[in-house]
Amino acid sequence: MAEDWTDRHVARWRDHWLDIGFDEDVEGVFTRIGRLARHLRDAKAAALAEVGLTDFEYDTLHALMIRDTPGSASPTELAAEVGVSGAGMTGRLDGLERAGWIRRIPSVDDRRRVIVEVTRQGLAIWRRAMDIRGEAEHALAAALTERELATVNRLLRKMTLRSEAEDGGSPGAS
Amino acid sequence: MAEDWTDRHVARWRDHWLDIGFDEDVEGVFTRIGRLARHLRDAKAAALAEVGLTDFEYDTLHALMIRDTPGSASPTELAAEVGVSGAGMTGRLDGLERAGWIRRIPSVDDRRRVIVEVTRQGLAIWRRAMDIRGEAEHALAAALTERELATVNRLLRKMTLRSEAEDGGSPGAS
DNA sequence: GAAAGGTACTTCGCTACCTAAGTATTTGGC
DNA sequence: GCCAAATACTTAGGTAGCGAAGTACCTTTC
Repeated sequence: MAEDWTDRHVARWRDHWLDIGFDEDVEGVFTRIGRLARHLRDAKAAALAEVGLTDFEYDTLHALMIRDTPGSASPTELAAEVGVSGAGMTGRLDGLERAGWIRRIPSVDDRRRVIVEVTRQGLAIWRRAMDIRGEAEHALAAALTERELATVNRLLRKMTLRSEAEDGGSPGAS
Repeated sequence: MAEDWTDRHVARWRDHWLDIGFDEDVEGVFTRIGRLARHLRDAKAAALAEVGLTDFEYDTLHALMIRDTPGSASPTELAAEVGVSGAGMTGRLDGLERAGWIRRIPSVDDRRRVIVEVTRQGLAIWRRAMDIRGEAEHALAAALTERELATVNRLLRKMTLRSEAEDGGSPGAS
């Protein structure tokens, strides 16, 4: 097996910082998770640019569409789901509304509330983004056999369960 | 095995978006990688705050220390290693210099260059951060046996190798 | 039924970041 | 040896994000 950036990183560590001491598999796993996350973010941003969406616009639309009530949510719910502050979500929705991909509708039941609804155009661009999305994921996933992929998935679940237990609730994003 | 956020996410998908179609293991693996990366970032930021460092200050000092020439680098090299722009690195170094953790020394060989050097205080706070760092990592890693951890590490390497081949060079960070 | 407190969203001031342009210096071609 | 191009870093202008304060509304309590 060829060596990747992380192998070189760990080797350098071993040479220069022997006295600090660390577990090579722990360091390796989390360094690689960080680097994969970065790669996916960059690859996704490049792919989305083709249909005219930024990464965070896509994430926001996506959060709106993958809910139990697809295409409709409150700003607060969306903020929690994508993991930004309420103020941050206001900014995102401003942009999406200006672009015509969502609508803000005042709630009649509770006039403090606002209902965010995807528009026809918003749905269309999301579907288009969905079609090209996952290419980067599949390109990377193809490095593993189906069996290996299932194994990684199972073992990562063990860690996410642990992390979600630590966090308490389920402050989530895709 | 209990279900995590990602399982619920995938299940919701299955219900509402049958027509789009996706591979559950691919979706699961990359959703979990993203969520683990987010958890680690947040946990690390919380831990670092205890010693008085922000996440990006730590990353910059860390990049400076894990090089082949620990404690000394050029701004451009550091920028490439942590994955920010040159301008971004200028801003980070301004802050670190103001705090007294690094020094900028004009190069005599090439007067366009600047040499960034860690100070005694910078080294001290980095060592302190190192001592508390990794707690979140080990807490999550403890969800797996040593054998499982080694397996995940090996399979993730397959994917990072693929991703680095796509990127071409090795534009790296820890 | 009015005051007190909680909730939902937005506005404001600030920070980190990016791209692009600017400054200073070195390198390469003729 | 001199001008053009490349390189290294900084400055300038703009964007997305955060926390905290602000506004409007609902709910509870007495």
